[in-house]
Amino acid sequence: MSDTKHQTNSFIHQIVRKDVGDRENAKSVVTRFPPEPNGYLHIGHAKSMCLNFGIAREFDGVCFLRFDDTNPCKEDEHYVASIKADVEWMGFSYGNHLTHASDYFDQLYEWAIELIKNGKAYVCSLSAEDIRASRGTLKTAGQNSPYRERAIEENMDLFERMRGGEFANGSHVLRAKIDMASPNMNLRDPTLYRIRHQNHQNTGNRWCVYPMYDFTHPLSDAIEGVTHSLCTLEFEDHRPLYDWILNNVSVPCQPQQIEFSRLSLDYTVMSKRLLTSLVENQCVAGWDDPRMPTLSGMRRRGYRPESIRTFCDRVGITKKEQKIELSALEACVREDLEQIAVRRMGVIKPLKVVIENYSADDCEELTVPNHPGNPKMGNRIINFSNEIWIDSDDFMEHPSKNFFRLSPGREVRLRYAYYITCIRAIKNDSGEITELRCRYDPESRGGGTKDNRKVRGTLHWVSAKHALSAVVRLYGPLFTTPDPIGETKGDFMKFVNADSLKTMQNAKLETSIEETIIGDAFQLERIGYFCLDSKSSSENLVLNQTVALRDSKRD
RNA sequence: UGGGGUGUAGCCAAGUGGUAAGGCACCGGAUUUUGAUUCCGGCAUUCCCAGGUUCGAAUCCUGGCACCCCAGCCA
Repeated sequence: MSDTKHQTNSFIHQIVRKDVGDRENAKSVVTRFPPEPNGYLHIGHAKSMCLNFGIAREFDGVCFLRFDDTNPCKEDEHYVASIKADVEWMGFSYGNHLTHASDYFDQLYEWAIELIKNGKAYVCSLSAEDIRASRGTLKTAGQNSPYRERAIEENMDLFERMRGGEFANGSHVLRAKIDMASPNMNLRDPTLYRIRHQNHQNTGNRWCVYPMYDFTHPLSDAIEGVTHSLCTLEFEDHRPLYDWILNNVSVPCQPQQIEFSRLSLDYTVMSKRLLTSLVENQCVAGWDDPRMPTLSGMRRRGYRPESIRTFCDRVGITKKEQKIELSALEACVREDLEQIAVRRMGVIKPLKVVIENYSADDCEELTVPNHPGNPKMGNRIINFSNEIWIDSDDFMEHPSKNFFRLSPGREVRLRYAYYITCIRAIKNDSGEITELRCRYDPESRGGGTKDNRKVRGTLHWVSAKHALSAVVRLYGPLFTTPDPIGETKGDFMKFVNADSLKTMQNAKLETSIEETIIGDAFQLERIGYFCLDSKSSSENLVLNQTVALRDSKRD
């Protein structure tokens, strides 16, 4: 992990550097990555992970992985497992710094009592609707709750009975006593605890009152000794409340909250709610569908954590909203795979080619490099025979001006094999080309000739009698518009791209793909980078296209 | 004049009073047995706008404008 060179100079890094440098005995840096276990992690979370774990590493501190599990109605153990797997896959280690907000429920409860005893919190018995109605609006002050001046003893009694399970959901809440006229809505006596008769994935049935995020987060940070609590911009308005909690409870230290902007990517959505609806409406096959911006989806698609880290590093950390073009991500993926992916040949839309002057009884083995730019990656053997497949896109009966692949009368090179010249195209009754008849030049074995004559096009190919059959999945953007939220004013389903998955049922691959392990990246030359799908098997080969090669063809 | 933020190229982003880094994208050109890769070159007389301060302003001041967030017993 040495690919963080842009992020290291973000405004947050500068703050941290200054804070650490200012101290005589430089206090160590502590950060935390606090996902709520109510969904899968996506690339926006990756940005936060890179920041939090990256800062900890750079300043020789620690980063906690803390599950922010304060709402048992939405959370599930199943998500905890997937989040841990994703964090580890990204290459970040939390060691024994794996915690839950729910680990601190006892301490939090005590601190709530401390607030009550100091007259800074009260039990409010208004209904949710009445609380909303009395909160005021953005431009007008709210009204004090009639329960605001309850006696401390009464508050203590009620709160203990709330915890004891005497009351129904929604009948009472604990509120901070701050200022119902504050221009900051978060300070208008925010709710601290609510009653939820609900089993919790971590604490079981021990509790029926659960603390709110605004109460839990600063205190969990303080308990863990977090020095820099890094969160996204929408929490900026919460910072005064974050600080109020820390200033009014006897905490061991004073963490500092700093906000940065969320990441968004063109042609996709990043909110858990919208991703969930894509899954539920079966627009995709699941959270790990390779079209999803989730880490599990990207992993299944063949992205490696290296590229995601490079990407996060390149976009940087700022307070300006990021709307990143897909090409920026894809460039990172290609850059990574270009180095490490072995080369193979495969044909996605097969067109039969019969080489008339090559004996049908003959067959030869050609030794070819796994990576033409890196001899250390070794060689493999491919088979050549008189019948081969080429991609139908590589033939044009009436070539356009810039087309320099195969067409009648033209000579091209079969990569690593021979030069062939097309004699004629055979068509079926409906006029579709079904087969090409060609002749090869025996002098061109390996793909070159002594006379050094120029051959403009080089084609990938697969020997028909040796080919493996496979299903190849090609992926396009999930949406037809770069900004499905902004553009559609809510009805983003209308812009789901019906063509985002193209399944090529009859692909032909060279046999060495059989040795490929699921998850291993390879390049199908002239097409793109691929990997075997997690559900692929040797009887039923399924390839996922990770990303296409750049293509500057101008036909 | 509710409050809180943000404006540097098509998309990101450095820049912190001394004369606009870098990446992606795009456009040229070289090399190439992948129309890939690689390599070279081009791409903001100007930083949301208008005034002001200064020898000098993207950076400081004043006044505008645009966009984002906030009225969960969600996080």
